[in-house]
Amino acid sequence: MQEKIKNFINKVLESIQMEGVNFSIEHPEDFKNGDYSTNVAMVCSKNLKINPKELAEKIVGEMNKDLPVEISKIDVAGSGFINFHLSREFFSKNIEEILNQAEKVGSNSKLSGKRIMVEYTDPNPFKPFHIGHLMTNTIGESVARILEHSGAKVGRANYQGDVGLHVAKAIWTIKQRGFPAFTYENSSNIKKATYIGECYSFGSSVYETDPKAKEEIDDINQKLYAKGEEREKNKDIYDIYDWGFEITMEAFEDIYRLLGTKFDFYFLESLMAPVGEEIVRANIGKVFEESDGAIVFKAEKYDPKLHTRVFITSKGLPTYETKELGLTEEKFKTDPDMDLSIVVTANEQEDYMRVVAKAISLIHSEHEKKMFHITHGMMRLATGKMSSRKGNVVTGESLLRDTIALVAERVKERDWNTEEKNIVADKVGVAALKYSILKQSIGGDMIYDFEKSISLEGDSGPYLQYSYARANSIIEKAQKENILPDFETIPEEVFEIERMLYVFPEVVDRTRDLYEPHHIASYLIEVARAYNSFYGNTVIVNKEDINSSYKIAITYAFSFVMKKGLQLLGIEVPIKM
RNA sequence: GCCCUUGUAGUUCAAUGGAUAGAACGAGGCUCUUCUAAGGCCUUGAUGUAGGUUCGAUUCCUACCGAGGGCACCA
Repeated sequence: MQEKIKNFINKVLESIQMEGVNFSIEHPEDFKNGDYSTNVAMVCSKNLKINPKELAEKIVGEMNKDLPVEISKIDVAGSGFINFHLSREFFSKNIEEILNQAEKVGSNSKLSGKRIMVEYTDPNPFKPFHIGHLMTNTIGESVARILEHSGAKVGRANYQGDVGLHVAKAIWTIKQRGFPAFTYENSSNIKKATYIGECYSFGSSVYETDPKAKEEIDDINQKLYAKGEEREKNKDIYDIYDWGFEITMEAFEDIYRLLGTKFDFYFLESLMAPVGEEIVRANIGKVFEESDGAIVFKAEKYDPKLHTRVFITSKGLPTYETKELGLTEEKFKTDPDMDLSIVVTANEQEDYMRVVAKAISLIHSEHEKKMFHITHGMMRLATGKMSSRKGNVVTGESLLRDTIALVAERVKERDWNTEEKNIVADKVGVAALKYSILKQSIGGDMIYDFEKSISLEGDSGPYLQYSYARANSIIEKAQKENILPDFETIPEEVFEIERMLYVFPEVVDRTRDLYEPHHIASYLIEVARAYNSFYGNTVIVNKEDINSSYKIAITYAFSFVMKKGLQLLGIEVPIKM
């Protein structure tokens, strides 16, 4: 529709010899000012000494000669605003179109044929799944779904640090406390993983305070890199390693299932290191250079805003930067036809990723052009910084569990069986958490307040799900009374909800172009509000009402848009709640 | 010191250079013998400071103040 109006204006401008003028079309905040509007003041100040209002009136006069059916009225307001009011016919046609599109509402083919890999979440085995992982996963999954909705073929990738000091710290503690398989054999993976996470935390703190423990941990770390028969010699360590690796990876899978993510590719850090190292060594002199015994990349030579980073330490060990290099190489090997490789991380990684990207541009410029880094802020506690010393660390897993428990409490009195209650509690709990992450722009930090953040009311995920569940219940009732959606009788009045629904595809476009899921979140809140208001002010299912069928059509349209919108945020809808 | 992000109601967040800056929470009032009250309706309240660009700035530019992150052998 936006395009149509644009073309319409261009046609008119041409007829009065003003073609080539730039203008933008937007939605006024108040429907009184039309459904779309544009402003000609800019044109006037630049080109002519004509009064903007006069020009606007001239253009509108020209337009009114031949009004498209979609537009009911065009008028001039303020200093040069041209306001377009869409017609009753346009809205009912749109509702009909949404019903035809059903699940495909808002979809398009702007990225069809494009192959995109999105890497996100990246939790490390032997460490807890923390809140940051929850945030990255939520954002990454949403981005992946939005890209798919525009026709892209998306591969979901997860990159995990399977070796390193953190593993040694966990193993050291597990060794101290005895092999735990006996006591934990029968409990869930998540419980076992929690135990391992605690062992990691303990190992981290003794590493700082106890020199003897530090030595032992470093020793374990060395042995973890051993291969072949060396492994046999250190069976005690590798038994714990194999056990712990499997448990934590399985526990992550349990969390992904709950969150609704299914990864296509897993990259392990230990396998990326040799790949990256080979690239670095092959480019010494060209890209990398030696400095104080280490091999570094002096990125500031190419861009003053970048800085030097170490790729291979003076001890000959590859750093994270080198592994990242290897990872990129492997990604393009996995899918040589890839058009875009997206990585989602917290913004603390932004600067070093830029340096790595610069290095890649000198080695594989064609790869670097296809790389895109999405960064998001950190989750912070309202009560101060999270720290393991203070014991106020909230893991992503515990946060999820607590939120679901909160919802379960609320669902208790519902007259459903236990399984239904559990399904709803899971979906609503996940929605509360995901929505609280996605409702704000991803760039800034997010303040997490234990009490308030997981709201089930107001501007929240559950509010959206609730609106959907109500609409669904209306639809069921209508089916029972045999009132089907149709467009034969259409009320004169245009409901506010109709003025919201047709905008959905524009919101999807904008969200995809900017990689900013919060636009969908804000939009859905407005749509839900409009529908709830509609619901409160009219009786929808009513055999006496000749407009009932159309109101049910609106309800269907709303439910399709809400379901799809929430899906794009990675949130599932319960049919009742 | 340099680089990135950020500053909007009491609080947590919105607002593709446009019209009267939107919500939610909180506070107060009303609303279930009509379809789910996790709802609806009403009241209350904000652009860090100083300049600049513009017909028009929360948005762009400069400086200052405040917050978060990053800046060589951790990831």
